[in-house]
Amino acid sequence: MKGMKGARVGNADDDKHAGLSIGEVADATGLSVHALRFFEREELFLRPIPRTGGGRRVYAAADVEWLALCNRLRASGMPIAELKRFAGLVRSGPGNEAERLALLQEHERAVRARIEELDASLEIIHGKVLAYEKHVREGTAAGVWAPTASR
Amino acid sequence: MKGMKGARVGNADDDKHAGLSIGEVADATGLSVHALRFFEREELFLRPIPRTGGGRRVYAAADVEWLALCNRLRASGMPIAELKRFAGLVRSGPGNEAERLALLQEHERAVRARIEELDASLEIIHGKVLAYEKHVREGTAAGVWAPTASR
DNA sequence: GCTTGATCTAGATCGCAGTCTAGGTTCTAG
DNA sequence: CTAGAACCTAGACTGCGATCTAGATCAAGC
Repeated sequence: MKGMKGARVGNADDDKHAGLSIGEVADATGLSVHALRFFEREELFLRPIPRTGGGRRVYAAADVEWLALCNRLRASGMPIAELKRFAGLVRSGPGNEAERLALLQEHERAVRARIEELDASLEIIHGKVLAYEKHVREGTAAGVWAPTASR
Repeated sequence: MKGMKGARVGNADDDKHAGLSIGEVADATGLSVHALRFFEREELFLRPIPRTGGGRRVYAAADVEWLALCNRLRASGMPIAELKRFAGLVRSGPGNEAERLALLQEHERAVRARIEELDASLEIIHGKVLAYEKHVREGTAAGVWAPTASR
C-alpha cells in the first residue's frame, strides 16, 4: 500500500472522499502538481485551498469541477490572465453575473473565430495535400516545387 | 515621396516590381521586418535572399508567395521547427515529395484534431453562456455560482 | 551636402505558461 | 523506528516565437 497517495486508510471516508490531496487532484484533472501550485499562486481558484495541520493542501470535489472548466477554457485558448479575471468574478460572489456572461461570450466569439481561421487554413493545406498526392501518384508537377522559384 | 520605401523611382519597373524591399514584404505579408529577418536566420526561406550592393535584402514575388503559405501553416499551429523541416525539403529540390506529403498530411491531421478539440470546448462554453444568459434574464441560479462551492 | 527614413548585424530582452530544483517536512506501511 | 513516497516553499529555469536595442550604413529628396 505504498503508492496510494493521500487516501487515509481505514478512515471510513475511503468512499466519501471528503478531501483530496494534490496528487489525487493532479490525477483527476491531468494537471501536474506543479501546475496546481502554480494555479494557486496565480489565484485561479475560487477560494483559498485549505491545509491539513501539516500544511498540505486539501481539495474538495468542487475544486476539481472548477479545474475541469478551467481546462476547457485553457484548451480553447483562454489566457491565464483572463481565466484569472473570471475566477475573480466568481469568487466575489453574486452581483456580477452580467460581467461573467460578457467575458464568456467574448471568449466564445474568440473560439468561433479561431475555428474559422483553422478551417480556412485547413482548406489551403488540404489543397496542398491533394496536389502532392497527385504529384506523387502521377509525377505531374501540378503544385509548385522548384527550390528557387517557390512553394 | 518620402515614405515610399524601396520603390526605385523612374526605374521603369514601377509596375514590373522586379525586387521587393524588406519593408514592402512586411507590408505584403503582415510579418514584421524583425520577423522576416528572424525567419531568414531560422532558414525558413527556400533560398538565400539576395542583397543589393549596399547589403539590403531583395525579395522576389515567389518569396512573398512562400511566406503566404508559411503564414497559413503557422496560423494553423505548425511550429517553426516543422516549418523549417518542410522548407528544407522543398529547398533540396525534387525527390522527396513523398516526405513533404507525409509532413503535410500529418499537419492536416493535427489541424483537424485541433478543430475537434475546439468544437468540444465550444460546446461546453456555449452551455455556460446559455446558463448565464438565463440566469441574468430570470435570476434563476441554474449554473453554479457560490464562491465557495464551485463554478 | 545634409537630413531623414529605411535598412543592416549581433545580440539582449520579453511574455507566456508552465516546469524543475533545492532543501526541507509529513505521513504511513512495515 | 525507519524508509520512502508524497508533500511543502521560494525561486530559478525552460522553450517558443518573436520583438527590441544599439550602433552603424545606405538611399533619396531638397
